[in-house]
Amino acid sequence: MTNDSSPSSVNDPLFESGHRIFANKDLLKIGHVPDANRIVGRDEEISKLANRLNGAVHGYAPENVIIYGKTGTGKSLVSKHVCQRAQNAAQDGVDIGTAYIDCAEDKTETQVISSLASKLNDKHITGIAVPHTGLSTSKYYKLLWKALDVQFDSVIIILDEIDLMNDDSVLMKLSRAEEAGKIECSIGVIAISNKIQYVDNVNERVKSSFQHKELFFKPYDANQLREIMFNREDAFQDGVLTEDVIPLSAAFAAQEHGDARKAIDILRHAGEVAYEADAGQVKEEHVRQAQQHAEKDRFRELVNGAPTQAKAALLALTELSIISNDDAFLTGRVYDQYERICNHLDMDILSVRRFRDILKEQAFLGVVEIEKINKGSAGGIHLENRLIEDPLVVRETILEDGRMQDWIRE
DNA sequence: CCTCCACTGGAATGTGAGGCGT
DNA sequence: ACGCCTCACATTCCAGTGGAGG
Repeated sequence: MTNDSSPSSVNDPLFESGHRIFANKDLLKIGHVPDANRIVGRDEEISKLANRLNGAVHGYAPENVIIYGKTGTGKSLVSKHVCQRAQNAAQDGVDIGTAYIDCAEDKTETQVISSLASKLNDKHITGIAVPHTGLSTSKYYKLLWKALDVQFDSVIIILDEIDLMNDDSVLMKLSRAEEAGKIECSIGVIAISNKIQYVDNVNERVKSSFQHKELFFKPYDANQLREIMFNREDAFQDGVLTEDVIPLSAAFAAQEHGDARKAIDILRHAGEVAYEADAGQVKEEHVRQAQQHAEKDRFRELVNGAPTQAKAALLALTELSIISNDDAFLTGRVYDQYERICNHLDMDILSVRRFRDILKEQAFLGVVEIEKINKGSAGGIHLENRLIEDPLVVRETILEDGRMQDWIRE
């Protein structure tokens, strides 16, 4: 959390001293944690979370919390912030430890426990050395318990992106440790997920031992996004931003899910676009370009990352869109086209039922749009599938896949 | 207001890959 | 090497759906 260092530059003419556009690009980095007074519109969430963790400050057990919310709604930020405040607010004689784990990096039980042990262990106090690798899971647990007992009365552990962790038994073991008498120190877990259904998929045994409260983070609205970006205005040189840049970026991001990360991404991109265009100022057009760029990138990633069958389904939809004048098609029609494509490419043909689910998945990802229509006595309820992006662009992206290349329209 | 169409979507069940303990 | 368990993906079956048109 030491991002505030300004670049100390030795003047080398090869690397321009002082960027024309950016003054301190670090402020636009993803992990950047702003000062407390710069956290926008999350007061309620902060105080709710603090209430849950209140126990820790007085030396007894904090509650477990699962935080839900879409990406870029300040979940990690608020968690880190509250932990820090809890640590500072701890009463005399109460020692609080905090640790932050990103489950995108540490996906397995062993990795999580080993990271926790090495983050929470202070060698000078405990005399324990935690090797980064090489021990069995249970040994890491033992090291962790020991480190906790020696140093802390309670610990707060943040498990970010917990839905990416392949093993949920960590939750159970952490919450059971104290009642099982393995440690004296009490543990509170803040689990962060952007999937609302996370708990539904958790193993029953884990669920019953991991008693938790839930907290929902709402998306930012355009005003809050604007304020968030104004707070980081110093990332740019004075006077470089024209006045409509931030409001426009905010509007773009608000249209999607009120994602602050995205808003800042757009802002940074706009700066880069302006720089590359040799412009002296960041203008509205640069924001628009940046937004389009981001949109295309996102889309490419989605399509490229889709499984082969999903690509075939999408390809069927693009072909129909290109051939016909309409842009929306009933599932049956898309399925026919899909069958043709599969035959041509020598792929397995999935059942209609499965095919529907694949399209639905793509709709969830925002690649297609599905509308329910009712044709009455002429055929009851149907789904109409429509591509969200330009079919020619989608087609091109799909055909980048080697397995798809054999498909040439007759 | 009732019928009726043809697809929708939930549930049960099957299958194969991968991890785990022995 | 072996069976056992879990998980993701896939199929099969079928009751449910809801507005146009009588």
